[in-house]
Amino acid sequence: MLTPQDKFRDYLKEKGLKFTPERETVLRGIFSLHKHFDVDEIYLKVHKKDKRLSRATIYRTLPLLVESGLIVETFHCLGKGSYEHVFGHSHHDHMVCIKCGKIIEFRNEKIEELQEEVCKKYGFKSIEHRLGIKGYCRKCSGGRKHNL
Amino acid sequence: MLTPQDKFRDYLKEKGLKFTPERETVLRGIFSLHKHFDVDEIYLKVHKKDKRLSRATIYRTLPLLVESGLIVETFHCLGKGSYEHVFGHSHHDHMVCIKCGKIIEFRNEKIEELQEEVCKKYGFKSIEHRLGIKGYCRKCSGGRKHNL
DNA sequence: TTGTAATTGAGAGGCAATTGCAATTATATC
DNA sequence: GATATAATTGCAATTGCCTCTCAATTACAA
Repeated sequence: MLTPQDKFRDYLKEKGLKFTPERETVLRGIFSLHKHFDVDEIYLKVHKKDKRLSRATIYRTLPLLVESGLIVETFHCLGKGSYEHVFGHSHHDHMVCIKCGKIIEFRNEKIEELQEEVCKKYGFKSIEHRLGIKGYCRKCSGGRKHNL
Repeated sequence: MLTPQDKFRDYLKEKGLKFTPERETVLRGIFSLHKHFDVDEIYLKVHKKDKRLSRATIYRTLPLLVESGLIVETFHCLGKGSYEHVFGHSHHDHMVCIKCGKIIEFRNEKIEELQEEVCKKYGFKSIEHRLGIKGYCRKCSGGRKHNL
């Protein structure tokens, strides 16, 4: 079974790049979290392991991880980019609760198909898509009037 | 027929805010464009009318226009937020060509329905959603291999 | 072991967006 | 109309995310 490490190493090798301890630390940090993350979360996590590892390295490593297909960018919120790892996970879309921040992941095969259909209609070659629904989760909309 | 001006004025009044010449100028600037825009485009446009109108005012006005339902934020691209006006337009989704920047708008009723279905399933009260597909438009994918 | 090209941390810098402040101005009330 | 007052403005400084530069370091191949 291919691990994220293997996959990343292969990708780097193919590109003539190096599999450095720093990059491995970042990768491990990301895959030890099991949820969406932003740069700062990773920085704090990784900083415990290696006090010298800088934010710059994280910013430089993330695009490589995206390119290698291990993580993807998700929604951009509050001025910050946000990512999630996709290795071993299949594609899905998101609902984000604008009150409590809860994230619900879902996948609807029919929607995926319809998207492809639409693309075909416009002669559009889709590479990636992102569907995000903002609103209130069950708990936050319960009973009350919402006051957006 | 209610104009954007009317709607904005009503909204401001309701909130106890003022319908200033600056706000009207920004509004006019936005509605004189018939496409997606970012803050700078509006600034340049509006600046011709009123040399003193500052970026700060635009940044302060946009959230009011969003709140009043006249415009919406769309995708966040190249580190900048992007908006479009929705007054008189119906909801639609986007395809963005990552080569030439072309934007294709589309609306698929079935996708909209399925989204609502999914929300219901999770007890989620949706307020707004955004579907963006990135890829290559007809012209940019034509013949060539794409090399993302 | 050695050469070399990639990588690193640190800090400077870029840029979108926000904010504090003193002056200005729209609106309600007289 | 005139007046009071609370919102609004432009400006400039600032914040915060992210990128870049550069000299020193390091992984990897020969």
